[in-house]
Amino acid sequence: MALSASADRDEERSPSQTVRAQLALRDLILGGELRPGDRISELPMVDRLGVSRTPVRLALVRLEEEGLLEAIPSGGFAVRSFSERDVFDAIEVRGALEGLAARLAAERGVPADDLLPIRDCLAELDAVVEQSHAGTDAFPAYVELNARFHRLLLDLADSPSVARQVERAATLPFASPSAFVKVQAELPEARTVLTVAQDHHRCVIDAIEGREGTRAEAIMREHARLASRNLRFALRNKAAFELIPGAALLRRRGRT
Amino acid sequence: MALSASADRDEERSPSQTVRAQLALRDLILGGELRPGDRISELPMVDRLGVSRTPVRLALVRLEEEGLLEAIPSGGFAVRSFSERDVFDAIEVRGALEGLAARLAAERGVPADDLLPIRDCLAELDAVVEQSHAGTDAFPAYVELNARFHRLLLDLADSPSVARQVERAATLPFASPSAFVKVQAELPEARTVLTVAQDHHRCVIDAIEGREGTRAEAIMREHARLASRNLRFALRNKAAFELIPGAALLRRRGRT
DNA sequence: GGTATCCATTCTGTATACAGCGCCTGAAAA
DNA sequence: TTTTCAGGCGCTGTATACAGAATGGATACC
Repeated sequence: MALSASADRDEERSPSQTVRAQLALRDLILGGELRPGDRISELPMVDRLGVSRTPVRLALVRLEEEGLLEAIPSGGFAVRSFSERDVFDAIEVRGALEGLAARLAAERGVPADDLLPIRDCLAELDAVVEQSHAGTDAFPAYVELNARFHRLLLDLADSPSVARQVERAATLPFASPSAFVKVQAELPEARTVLTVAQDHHRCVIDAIEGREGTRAEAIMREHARLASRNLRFALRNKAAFELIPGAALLRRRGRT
Repeated sequence: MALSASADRDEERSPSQTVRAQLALRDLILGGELRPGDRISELPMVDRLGVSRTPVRLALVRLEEEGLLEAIPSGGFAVRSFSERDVFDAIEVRGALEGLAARLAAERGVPADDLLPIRDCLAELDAVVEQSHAGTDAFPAYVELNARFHRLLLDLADSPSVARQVERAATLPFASPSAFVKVQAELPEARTVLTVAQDHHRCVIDAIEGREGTRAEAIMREHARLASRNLRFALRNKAAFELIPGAALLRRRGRT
């Protein structure tokens, strides 16, 4: 969901060929069918996607801006690869920007009514976390609600400039707020992390309501670091590693 | 300089038609010949730029990602307009990201040798600031050196993920580190600001060398706020306002 | 006089054709 | 056996043609 945020406005009506190509290519890349370093030639993609070169090319340009592809100096595009550090840093960037959003919301103040939707979301999350502790597989619901929470938080900042940058930062699949939820489920301390994450959610809203900017910012940064912790676990656990969205793009230490 | 950072890699050899179109369009927009809200039709641009529709279209897509254009729901693109808040927030975003870069550099540590280039740059800036106090018009040199300093600072963080986001944030002309230098020159307290800015430069390097992450981050944030101050001045001073890069894109309070 | 409707113009999205460049392969010579 | 050169293939960048849709203006009706 959060992955396609940047394209959402385009796909509302009838998905144009360009958007179709963009989504299809993204799936091919994230699914690992196109491996990091692979050059993506347009003509083969024409056959594979069933659209002409023009939309394919447009999609490639967009995916480059999105960060999944890199331009080859002699022309064309190749699938990018990411180091472990790249992923850690991307998470840190998202944390910094979400922290900024939370701080701005807190410092500038939010009308009480505007907090209602996110408080609803928080309550729903509470319920899901409860279910989860009861053993039910509530993760799909959690992912959805978590994504919504982060979106609503952005709304509170009411800042297009900040929102834009956060969205850009979260386009990379493993930098999205929900990227490591699946990994998290595999953790021995899964319940703890879930509880802590939800407490972050609660506290950041309290901080915003109380206009505590520094606190709001610190919480969101720490919140992002939960993802880093999950990442660290996933790097040491083969099964968990495969649960990272876009795992195919990551090169583990030692390989080029 | 910093403005074309994202396109630099493409323009190295012989500027392709697409790059040519992108640069030309950017100039038209920033120069105010294409006004905010204006739809940019492709065919007129074909005549105006002397290239065919394909490169024009590619350039439009890139300029949208860059933030200068917005997609029209029914198709095509229009020149974006920015509120005062948008500009403040864009500056704040850059500050947050440059702060992150500085903090990471400090926390992770930088080999002593890697500090040499930026210390050189700092010394050159010292000289220019000195000249400027002596009355010489040193602003072109200052702009160049200032841009270089900020680039070198990014290098210290040695983080592609962070660098990428900072560059993206700085694509908007008024969010670039050097955006308000010209405005600054018009300030009554121009010398003071210049002195303070240069002290920021010096202190952030010291902080990085001393691995004081929090301090390094705080300095870069405050450094960005100098731009906010300049902006505030420019909003109250017609002559200074025109010195903002991309001033044509800004809508002053009250107008749509 | 205002409003709704219809038509013509104009534009975008898409497909395709063409030229030039680069790269890779294969063969020949040292 | 290795290196170099030549040839061919594939690829990108660019231009252009075509179809469907939207927009704006003019006209007719209320």
